[in-house]
Amino acid sequence: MTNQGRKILVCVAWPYANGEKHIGQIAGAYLPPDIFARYQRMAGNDVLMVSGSDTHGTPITLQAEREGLSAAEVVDKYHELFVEGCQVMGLTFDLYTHTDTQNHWDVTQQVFTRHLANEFIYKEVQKQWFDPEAGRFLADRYVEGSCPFCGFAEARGDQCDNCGRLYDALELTNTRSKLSGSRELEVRETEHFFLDLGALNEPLLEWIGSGKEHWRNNVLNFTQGQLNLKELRGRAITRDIDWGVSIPLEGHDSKCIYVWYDAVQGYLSAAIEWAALSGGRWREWWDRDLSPEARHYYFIGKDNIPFHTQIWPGMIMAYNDETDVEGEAANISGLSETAEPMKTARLHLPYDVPANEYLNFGGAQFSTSRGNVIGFNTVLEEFEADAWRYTLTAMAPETADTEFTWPDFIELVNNELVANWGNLVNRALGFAYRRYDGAAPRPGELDATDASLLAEIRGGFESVAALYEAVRLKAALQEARRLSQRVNQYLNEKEPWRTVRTDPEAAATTVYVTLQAIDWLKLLWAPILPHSSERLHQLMGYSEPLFGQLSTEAVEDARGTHVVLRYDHGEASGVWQAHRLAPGQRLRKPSPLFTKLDPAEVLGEAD
RNA sequence: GGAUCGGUAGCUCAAUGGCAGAGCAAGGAGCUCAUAACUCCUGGGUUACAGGUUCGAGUCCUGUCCGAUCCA
Repeated sequence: MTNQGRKILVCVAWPYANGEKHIGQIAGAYLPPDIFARYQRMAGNDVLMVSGSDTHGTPITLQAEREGLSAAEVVDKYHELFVEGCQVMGLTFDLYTHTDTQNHWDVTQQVFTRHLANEFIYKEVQKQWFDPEAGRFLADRYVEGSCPFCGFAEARGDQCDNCGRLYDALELTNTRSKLSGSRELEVRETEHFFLDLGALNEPLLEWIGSGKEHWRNNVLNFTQGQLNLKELRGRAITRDIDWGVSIPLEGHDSKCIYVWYDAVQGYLSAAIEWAALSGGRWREWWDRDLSPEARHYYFIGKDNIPFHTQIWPGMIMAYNDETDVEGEAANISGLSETAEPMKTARLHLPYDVPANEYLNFGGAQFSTSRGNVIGFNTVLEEFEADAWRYTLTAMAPETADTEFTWPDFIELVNNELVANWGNLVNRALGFAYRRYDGAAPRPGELDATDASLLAEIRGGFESVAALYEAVRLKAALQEARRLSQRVNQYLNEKEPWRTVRTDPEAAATTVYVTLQAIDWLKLLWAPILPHSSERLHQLMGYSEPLFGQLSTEAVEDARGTHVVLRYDHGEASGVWQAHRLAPGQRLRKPSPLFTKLDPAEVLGEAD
């Protein structure tokens, strides 16, 4: 990792470890940050890309009940499944971990303690359903009863499935517990800790009010609209549950910190864990005073916007507040002594939150419960990762929901990826390899057409870069495709298969120019199509890899063992520069970069 | 109910208030190095709807309809 680039923290939404993820989630939140991170590394910046599985919350405990497993078992199962998918897809997380680790507990508890010390946490007594038989308070999802509006007897929690009305769970009548089945429920008082978001409304409004011109319209306006209402109010941090991070204070054994509060802190705790595992310095990305130029990007789906533009920035502000003086409470140590303590670091707020909309399927959202789903892992068994990376980028829901269809998938792969780019590579490399003894020919004098083609493709290092930089990935793909098409046009105009007989020097020049253009296009495509660009890099005769390596390992700590995914950028040689292709460079025997899809097979797959 | 985004060619999407475009699909032609791939040409539009501002509106304003997210 170099020391001259800008520090860029790529924060990726934390998925619940409660099932196989679907391609809508990949298109929305997991593939875009990888494309962005790969580009930024090639451009010479110091990228730290982190995320992990969210192991707490009702989605986990519900799935555990469904499968007859413990919460921890469900977490391990689906965490590892997702890690496998990320490896195949080539998502280059510097660290992908999860939230049931000692390090994450430490960070969460220390941030909690500091929020408390800074007086952004207060206590309040709430009323809640209590199940004496189970001896537990009941979360909304564990209470059933009659709807206060329509009388529907199977109404659950705080929303009625019959009339759709929302209400407070306390308004239910004829209640029963889904835990024990008991009908003898009581409303009891319970005291909880609240994050004082109301006190953060003004600071957030001020923060959002300037320097956000590069934010997406919907993200910025939505956030401003919400904050302008000045209706932010305290949000309960703790619940009467037994699966979650424990409260770092005496006398609260029956309660845990609830998932929303600890999960967003994963961006911080994962950076600290990364530092502990790699010997790196997490503060270079997080500490505002140490690295004022560092930028934090958050890649999320639209449902997560409030958490990343209001709640999490508010939590960072509440952490940074300097009413607290030096104290032991402020010292975040993480899981290893090699991780620098946090001490009084002031942390960076988000630089950009390029939230995506949804990729839908069959006219509705992907839904596991309705069986309306295309699984991330399943799909990678059938089709190449780069085919998915191309398709999901081409149909990325950047400004509006988009619809995935199998015929579109086939068209994008066969008529664009294979026909435009894959075929260009195949026709050019095949011709060069056969006609010039497996090497790039030596060019003669370049004419105006040759020179202007090379100038145009070289321009891609500016034009495509600007689009990656602005997280306009769909537009970046279109620009790369346009440049690839220019080379196809050039070849048709120059007809080297004809001039090779009539004017060998002209043919050699044409083929060299084409190979040079392809060698550059390989880099322009690389963030989106890393696997095939890597292979093309080899076919072009290079020996150093473009990218680094992904690997998994098991990490042990006081809470047990967890599997992490890590990316080692060390061997990567891919640089965002128009290097000159050496005339005479040895090529390797070419074969097609991509496999064309058989429509019958794909459409059969869809059933 | 409140906040916000979106509705443009068959499909996926562009368009600082200034001649509505691109890719794919469709129709036609050329080429043969290439995964029947490539290149060229053509057709295709009441920019959801109704008003308004403006010399000029896809774009700005008001209202309506539809879809989506968050908050109540």
